[in-house]
Amino acid sequence: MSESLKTTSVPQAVYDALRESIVTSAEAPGALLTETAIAVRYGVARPTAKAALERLVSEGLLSRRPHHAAQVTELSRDDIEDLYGNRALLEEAALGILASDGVVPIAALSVHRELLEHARADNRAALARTDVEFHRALVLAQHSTRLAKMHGLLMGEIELCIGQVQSHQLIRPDEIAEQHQGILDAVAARDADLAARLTREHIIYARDRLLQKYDDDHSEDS
Amino acid sequence: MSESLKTTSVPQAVYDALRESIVTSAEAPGALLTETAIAVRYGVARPTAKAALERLVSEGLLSRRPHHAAQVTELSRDDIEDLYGNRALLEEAALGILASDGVVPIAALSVHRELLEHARADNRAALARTDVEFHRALVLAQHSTRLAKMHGLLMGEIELCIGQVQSHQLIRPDEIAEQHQGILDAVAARDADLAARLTREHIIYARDRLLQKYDDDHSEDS
DNA sequence: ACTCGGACATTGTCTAGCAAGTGTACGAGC
DNA sequence: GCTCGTACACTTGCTAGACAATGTCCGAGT
Repeated sequence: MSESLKTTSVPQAVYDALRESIVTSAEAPGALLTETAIAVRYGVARPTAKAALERLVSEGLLSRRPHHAAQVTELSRDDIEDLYGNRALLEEAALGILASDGVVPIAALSVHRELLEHARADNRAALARTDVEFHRALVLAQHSTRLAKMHGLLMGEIELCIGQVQSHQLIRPDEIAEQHQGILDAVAARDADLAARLTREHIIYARDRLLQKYDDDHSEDS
Repeated sequence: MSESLKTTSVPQAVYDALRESIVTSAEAPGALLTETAIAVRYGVARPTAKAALERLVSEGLLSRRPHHAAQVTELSRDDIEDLYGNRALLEEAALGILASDGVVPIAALSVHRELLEHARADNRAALARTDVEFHRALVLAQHSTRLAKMHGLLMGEIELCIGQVQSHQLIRPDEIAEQHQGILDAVAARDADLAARLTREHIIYARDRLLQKYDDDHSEDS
């Protein structure tokens, strides 16, 4: 008790824990989450649980109808295309500006090194997480509050998406690392067009991997 | 009491009312809004007021530090540039896709007609409101859930921005209407590049008007 | 087999209250 | 007169409990 130095706020902690168990698919898509259930699970009052749920709803990770329990959203094929299409738009623009400004995304560099570690260890789950973090770092380097906010909105659902379709199973770590390196090089060379193009291609590549796995999973039961 | 037929939920109503009074600058930028003050103003319980405030915070219309009253965000010059830059990115992309798909944004057409009415009547306040609605309708026509969500996020702050800088005072209604017509024509002609270009120019035009007014207002007191 | 009614689950909203953090103003000491 | 510290007022953070409104489902009666 006297050990913990600075726990974040209670709703924040509930939100974090809940979010984690959702994106890792510990909560199956479609699973029902009632306010009281969350409240007792984390030992908080119902309004607190409610706040966390509402936040997740507003981010698209949960959905709910007025007098019903919230449930983990199930992403459709169209959702995946929508998410990655918009993501490509945002990151392409961000990288283009970054490169033309000649800004070196320092934070992204260290994340990139961490990613290389995971690639070498062939730790696919950690790699998927670090990959997301890398892209977040890139966008943050552009110092646009709204761009970062919008991108964060997308990445939340994309993490869910990666968790639901267990896409990291068929990711080739060396390819990811190579593509990231290419983007960083283009930024360093201040080649805006190249950086933008490589970014879009990288995202489309990830999307196609995801869709491929999605289709495989869904061809069985049709 | 027995008259009102179908009020939306209470927090929703509070949110709507509060949002309206913020974007119209009825609440001055920087004004302090305590939970209890909102609660008594609208005759609701404090948790209800709290929910409305938190929602406005998450949309960027209010800002707050942990144990302090929320206050109406004051947008800086950089904020305006950030907002309009990102808005241009989103709408440019949306219109490009709309045009290349040859989708006629039906809802936008009727809003455009309404806008023409206001332009003829030289009702600048209504025109500014309808202008925002027109752009929302355009983006909605593209049927991308995430794009609409992100755009909505931006437009909330942009409405605030328009309210704070009373920019409609120096808007030329005929120019706005003309630019909108040009965009609609380009979409009808399925000219994606033109539609995208005109959209960006239109938004940059609006931004520059805003910045001009902003600079005028701030040159006095420096 | 169909409709209707009622029990149950869940959220919506309120009241009440205590704990904790933050700023301010006032007074004591130098 | 100035500075520092303390106490107070204000506000939010979070909890507990209660009741109403609403949606769902199942069973009874026709």
